[in-house]
Amino acid sequence: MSNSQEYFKSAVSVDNVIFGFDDSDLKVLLIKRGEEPFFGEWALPGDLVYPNEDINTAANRILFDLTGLNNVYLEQVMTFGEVDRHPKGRVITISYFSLININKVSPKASSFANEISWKNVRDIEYLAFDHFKIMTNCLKRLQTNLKLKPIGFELLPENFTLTELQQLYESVLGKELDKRNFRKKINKMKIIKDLNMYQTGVAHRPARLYSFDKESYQQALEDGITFEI
Amino acid sequence: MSNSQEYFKSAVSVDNVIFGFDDSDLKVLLIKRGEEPFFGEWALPGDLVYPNEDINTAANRILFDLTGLNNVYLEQVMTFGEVDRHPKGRVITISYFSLININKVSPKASSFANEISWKNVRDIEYLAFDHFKIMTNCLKRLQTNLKLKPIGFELLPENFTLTELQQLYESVLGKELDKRNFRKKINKMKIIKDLNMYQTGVAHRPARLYSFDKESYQQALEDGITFEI
DNA sequence: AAGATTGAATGTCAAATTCACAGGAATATT
DNA sequence: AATATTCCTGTGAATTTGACATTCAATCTT
Repeated sequence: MSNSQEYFKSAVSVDNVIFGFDDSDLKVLLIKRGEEPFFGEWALPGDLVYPNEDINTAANRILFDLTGLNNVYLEQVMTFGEVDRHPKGRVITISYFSLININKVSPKASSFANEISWKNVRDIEYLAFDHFKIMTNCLKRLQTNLKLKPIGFELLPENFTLTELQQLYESVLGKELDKRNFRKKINKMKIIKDLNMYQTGVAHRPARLYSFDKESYQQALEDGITFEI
Repeated sequence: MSNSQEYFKSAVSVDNVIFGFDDSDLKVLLIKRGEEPFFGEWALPGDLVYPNEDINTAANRILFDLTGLNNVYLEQVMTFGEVDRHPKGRVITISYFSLININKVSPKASSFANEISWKNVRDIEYLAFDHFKIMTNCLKRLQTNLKLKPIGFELLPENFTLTELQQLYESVLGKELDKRNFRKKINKMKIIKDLNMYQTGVAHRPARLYSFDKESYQQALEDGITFEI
């Protein structure tokens, strides 16, 4: 690393695709930019990484600043480093996605955002910078991992019905699933707990409530059961 | 992005896990460092990204400098950005892996490497910096993708036998596979071409030679056939 | 040239999994 | 009490997976 100096002038940022699930729709938390460039355009929440901050810490910070949440599911996806991706200089950005229970959050506008809003993923057609590409990329990764790891529960309330869980899968994967077969699969891997409680106030037969059973899932893993939808 | 200046002082590097396959072993191309820090230790080939260089370009450059190869399979894996991962300053590194035909290459030592060598993946226990962690991470990604995408062929010579292909899978995945079932699977997805040629000079019945059939694979994809081993 | 050696090639059957599919049950509303 | 709505569950056919052993074609040895 001779001539170090001239290399130490890139900036590194983190952009976070925050997914939520509501009313059978997959949503993403976006901000409306309050400054140039791309003033007034919708963008992914993100920020520069502080000089003394780990990149994972930065991703968590952005999430916390926006939602007040800590300890939520967060996964690094991909780094975008085209020379000209940012109009103000060389900024390399590391993308993450996170999964949160949309009801736990009422996000507030902040210093860097005029406005903040949950948008239906399928309705988004454009974002500032290369953020649309980044979002699409993260969605693909979510789809892949949703089938291989029990991360869907992160998007649901603590207690949920099987129909809600199925709707979540259908919404993320973008296709319909057979109800009986879906339930068979979920049951076979021992990952949810029957709470012996029921929905109330619905104008039809109430559905049973379940919760994700982490211990049981760990046990299932050890027994060699592989999660797959 | 006010106060920009103080943020623009990170360095960004690229590290490349170059996989090759030989004699039924999965290997990685390592360099012995010719300078501090970690002088004399084995490390992944990598370099700082030039100020006006895309990160993918940098990854390709490193590969080319070391092997003379262009247009080989290259996949970004993960970015490592712990504050203290590099003793000389804040260096964020983006890891890639690439797959090459080991016979096409006779790597030469270069300015930044005293020595260069193919090492058996399973024999590696330590590398400079956090490179061991990076390598392990890339290996995991290779294992996942080898099952889902027809990338194994990148590691083989143009013409290969089914036994060689199977050994490759066994070597990467780290487990034995049943010969007849493996062949059934490969045959079902129409992705290889029977060349009607045979091994020569072997002291046993010669095996048929095949090559990967890109067009046929594209067709299979359109027909909804999914690659999976 | 006969026999031994080596790895190549191939098919069947049982078990497990996937897939398509329909009707009775529990609650709220009128 | 009748209606509307969603919940809940099982079976049979088709497909896939997984285990397994013999014959074939070349070289090597004697």
